[in-house]
Amino acid sequence: MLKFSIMKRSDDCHPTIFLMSIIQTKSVADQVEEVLRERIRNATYLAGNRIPSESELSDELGVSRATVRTVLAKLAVNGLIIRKQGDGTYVNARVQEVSAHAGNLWDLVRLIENNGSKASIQPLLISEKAASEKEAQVLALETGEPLVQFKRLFLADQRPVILANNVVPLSFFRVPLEQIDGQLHFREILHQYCHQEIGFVITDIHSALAADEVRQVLKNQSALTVLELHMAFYSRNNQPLAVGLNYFDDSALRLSLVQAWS
Amino acid sequence: MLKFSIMKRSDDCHPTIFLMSIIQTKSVADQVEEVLRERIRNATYLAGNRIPSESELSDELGVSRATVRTVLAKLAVNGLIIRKQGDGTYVNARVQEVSAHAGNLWDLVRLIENNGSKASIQPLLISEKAASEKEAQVLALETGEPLVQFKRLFLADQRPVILANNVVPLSFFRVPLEQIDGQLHFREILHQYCHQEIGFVITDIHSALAADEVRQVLKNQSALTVLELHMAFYSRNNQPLAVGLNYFDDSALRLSLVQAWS
DNA sequence: AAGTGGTCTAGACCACGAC
DNA sequence: TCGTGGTCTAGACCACTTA
Repeated sequence: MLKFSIMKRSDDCHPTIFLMSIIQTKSVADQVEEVLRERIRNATYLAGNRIPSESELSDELGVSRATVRTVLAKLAVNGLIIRKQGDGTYVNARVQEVSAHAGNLWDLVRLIENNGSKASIQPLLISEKAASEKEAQVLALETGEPLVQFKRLFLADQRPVILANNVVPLSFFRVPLEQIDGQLHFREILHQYCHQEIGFVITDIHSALAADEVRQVLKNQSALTVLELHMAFYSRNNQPLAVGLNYFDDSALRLSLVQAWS
Repeated sequence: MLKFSIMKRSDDCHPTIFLMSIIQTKSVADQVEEVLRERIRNATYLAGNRIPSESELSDELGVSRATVRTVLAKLAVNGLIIRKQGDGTYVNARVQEVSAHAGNLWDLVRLIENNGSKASIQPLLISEKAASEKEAQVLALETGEPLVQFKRLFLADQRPVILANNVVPLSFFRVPLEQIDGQLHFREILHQYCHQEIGFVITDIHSALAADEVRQVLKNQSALTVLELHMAFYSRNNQPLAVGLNYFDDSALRLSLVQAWS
């Protein structure tokens, strides 16, 4: 019913909107979000200008005002729009160029793509190793228990920007290591080969001198320092899934966050 | 009406809840959030356990299920609870010790307090200076125009952890610089002395070698590197308000983010 | 089958800003 | 005063998990 309302008006929109509502069965709210993001991207709603009111949008798109509001709230948190009580909702141009919206800090591919670059993953090493003391502690294992180590290089437009090091307990794997596709998103690796879903991630950000090995791999001659992203992945059941240590070349890629007030 | 429902049951709750609902006129959702956060904090809801269902909570607290849901959604984004369709909502113990919940990265005081330390601010310098080229660019001014510079040291339990450097155009100030209280939150400084409200902040995170001056001030003998937080403050009208350059001693204070999936 | 969270609606009232 | 976003309600239906 809701989907239908959007489809009826699909001639007003970009054709892809129409396709998506057939191919995927996205929620109404997600469809509305797509429409609004697209209108901001293609300047149907001009930067700095006021967009239609909540009631107008809910009439036009054939959804309730509550649904429109959940979408607008999400866009406001991401800083894409600015809402003013008693006045209206405005497009925020300044924010569109920003890379990480905090929600996707751990999704390195999206982070690179949000920077405006083409992301690719180059697997360097997939092999067994024994758990270090620290790894064992986070993963709730004994030191020395077997892990699978993923050493991968993330490229932005062919330029190396992040050296990622992730380890997963060997016991999670349902397939031989040889069958693993090292170019998949880490989330996909855990899903396909371990049948595990990521529930949440805790990331610690540190500054450090770049080790020689890291500098060589990142081809970073100028900068002496790198950002270290220490990540711990957990399932929705609070079970530790993986530990990540990522070396981030902040001279090649911006790590920026938007924080909207209230 | 809603407030009244909570007040009626205030004998079940911590006394402060009752007071708050009188002193401040918080929204119903905020009051519900306070109650739930308190119950998680004081282990009324045990870590790892399931909390009452949405319907039970809405009955008990006398609010609609929708209101309960908006609160639970917020807590889930912060990682404090984990929601499972068809099952229930669970308390996530792992996340409670984490410092920055992305939303308050620019609020350095809250960041320190979330780390479990007592925060204090020590003003080092408040004075006029001319805008550098870069500062002028962000603030949409001409190079050399007068700024007010705030150099301040943030302490966690008396230990220096962040050296903050903020500049604001002099033209914003309605009072002589001598009257400024350098221990206020930066948000308060802009509010009280400039009548400006922060709409959003864009923060770039970089890694850098610590300059000698910075190391001396931070009393950081061991670590050679610091995190640099480059911040740009804007009003809700998209007007640039201030530029910040903060040196963050990541060996003394964790900068960690939680990201919950979906 | 029962109970949970996920989604959406229609309508109400309020607080605020601009005119 | 009017229109905007802010808040909240009551109730509906769906998808999912568990038993």
